[in-house]
Amino acid sequence: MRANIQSYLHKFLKPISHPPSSLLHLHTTTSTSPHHTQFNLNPPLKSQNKDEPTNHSQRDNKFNEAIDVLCQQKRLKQAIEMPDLVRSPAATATYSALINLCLHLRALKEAKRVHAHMKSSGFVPGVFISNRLLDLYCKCESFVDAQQLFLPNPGRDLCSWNIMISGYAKAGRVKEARSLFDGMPERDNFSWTAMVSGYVRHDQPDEALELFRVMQRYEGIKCNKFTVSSALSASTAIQALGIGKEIHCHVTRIGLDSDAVVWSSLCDMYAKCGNIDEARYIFDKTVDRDVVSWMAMIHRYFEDGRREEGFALFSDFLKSGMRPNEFTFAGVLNACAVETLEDLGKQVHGYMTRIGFNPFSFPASSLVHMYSKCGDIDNAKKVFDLMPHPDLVSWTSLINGYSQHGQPNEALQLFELLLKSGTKPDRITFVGVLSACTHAGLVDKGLEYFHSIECKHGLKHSTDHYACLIDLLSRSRRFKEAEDMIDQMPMKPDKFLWASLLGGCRIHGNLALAKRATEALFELEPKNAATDVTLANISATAGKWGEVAKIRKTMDDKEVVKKPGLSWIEIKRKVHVFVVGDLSHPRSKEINDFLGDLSKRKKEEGYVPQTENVLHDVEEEQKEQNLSYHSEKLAVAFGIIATPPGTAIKVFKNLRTCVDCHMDIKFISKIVGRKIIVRDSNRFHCFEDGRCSCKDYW
DNA sequence: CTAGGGTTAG
Repeated sequence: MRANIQSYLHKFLKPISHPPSSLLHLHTTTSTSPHHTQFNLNPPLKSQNKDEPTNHSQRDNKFNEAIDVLCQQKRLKQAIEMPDLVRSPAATATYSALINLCLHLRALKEAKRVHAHMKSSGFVPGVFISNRLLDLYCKCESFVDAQQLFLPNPGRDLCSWNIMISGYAKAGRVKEARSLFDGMPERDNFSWTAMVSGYVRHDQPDEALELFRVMQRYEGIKCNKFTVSSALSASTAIQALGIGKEIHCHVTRIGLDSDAVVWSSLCDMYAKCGNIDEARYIFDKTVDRDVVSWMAMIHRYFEDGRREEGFALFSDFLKSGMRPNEFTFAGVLNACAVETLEDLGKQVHGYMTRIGFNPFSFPASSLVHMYSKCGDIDNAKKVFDLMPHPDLVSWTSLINGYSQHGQPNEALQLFELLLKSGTKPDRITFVGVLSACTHAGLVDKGLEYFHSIECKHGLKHSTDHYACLIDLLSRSRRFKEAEDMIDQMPMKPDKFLWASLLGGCRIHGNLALAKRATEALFELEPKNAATDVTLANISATAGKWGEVAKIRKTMDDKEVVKKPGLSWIEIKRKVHVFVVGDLSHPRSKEINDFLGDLSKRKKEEGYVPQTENVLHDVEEEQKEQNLSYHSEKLAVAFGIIATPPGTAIKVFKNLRTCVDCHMDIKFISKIVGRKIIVRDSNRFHCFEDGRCSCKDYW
């Protein structure tokens, strides 16, 4: 059948004056849907008559039908050739189909060709067609063409104005939209809504709300579900719970509360103003919840760290019989990745397999992401290998997975494969590649990749790339080059870059440069405890105890924010969370006894801490008392006593693991003969038989 | 024909 059509179309690409009658055959054999036939056999609408004043030169109907068929098959290239074959104008419906297809594909050039054909064939478009074109030009942000069409002419109506306003507003040219809005002869709901939503989209919530207020005073203009949801987004954006509540009342009063989107905006407003439970209340009351409302609600729980409720709701969602879509899986898997809930992720994976999900679709890349994030690089690779054409996200996730998992060489090999596959890497891919070089200590290779970003791949260096490079250089003590780079870079260094430099200074005890980095950091984020703590550490290592005391004092003075260190471990589908010195766990006593025993054995084996006088709180997590254990050690200890001998332990931490714990866990892995995996905020550490995969280089 | 909510890689 397909070959048949092809050959028919082939004939059509040659200019011919009389299309073969076989075209009718083509039409009837391809139109399986009743919709299709209806579209073509319908008599022209009234407005279409107006559009076709040149009836005498009307071309053969079969031509129009052929174009319509091509349009329905979304074969724009062939469809667009057709009108040029005949000088007479096409039918209005045919032009409309062509423009629709161009609009769908955002094909500006082709649309212009259609437009040109209309002009040259003497077709005078009615307001319907010219508005469609106008919409297309606006959506393609081709405002010069749009303006030309829009210029004062008898064919423009209120709708044309609205299209222009909405076009400018969507493109972020809110001022132009507003001046049209102010100058228009009459306004309807569309005009107001386009303007309000334009302000919301482009970060001007105050203007949006102001206009919304003005609108209420106009007779004859009633706000509808569109204006209301935009106004709700505006109050959400400025966290104005009060205004949001007012709109909520208004919605109930005027009876707009039967629309899924209005409800969804309401939920969003309450949630983003810090009231998730109220959002849930509204969610429960929503009558026709669609997939979007479900996912938004589920997502809110995850964002707020309420993972149990998030997954409970997800399970309700599945039970409700609602058809999950691609976003559903992507969203939940992403939550599993963020929360490192591998078991649940696997369940979702199983579910996807049962309902026969498409490995081409993007949830497959969410699976790769989830497995990589959970440290299950083998499964990540398995899913990846099943994908016929892995997309950039999958490549990048896997490259990063390998890089963070202490297998930088695999990461780099994978990157070379990516290049061979013809996929174009982007900014983020290179972050993974550069950090792989850092983890592997491949400085020169990293420099080479860094330069290739601009030279070979035609991408611009971003601050992230510079931060990676500074990380790479300063960790290998190449401070001079790092400083030169910072002085030469075309943009302002960001906090990640300075923090990388500071980290390098800590490793190599470079106090002078550390001061430069901390000064810059104090300016960028004055209240981050990590900066002070690191500087204190470097000073302590250098024996400058006076400096240390000073730093301690300034920390007290400016009330720095300490991010609490958390470690967690998933055992039998339950997540156990620990903080420093945590005594709240039911098996707390056993955990502490275990760690106490361990210290004794450490001493017996002649283990001497290398950093006797150094402050141990390298990163944000501070040692509250000398006797308390850091969260990662508690979680590891619990893992060991709660699982049978030989089981691998997997612990996650929200901050970077400290030097002391790192050393202790190496020791633990040797004594108990277990594989211990700790994922900190930076990377994975795989401890086995007294060694760590990061080779102490992190 | 013109308008609104959630969108996966560091």
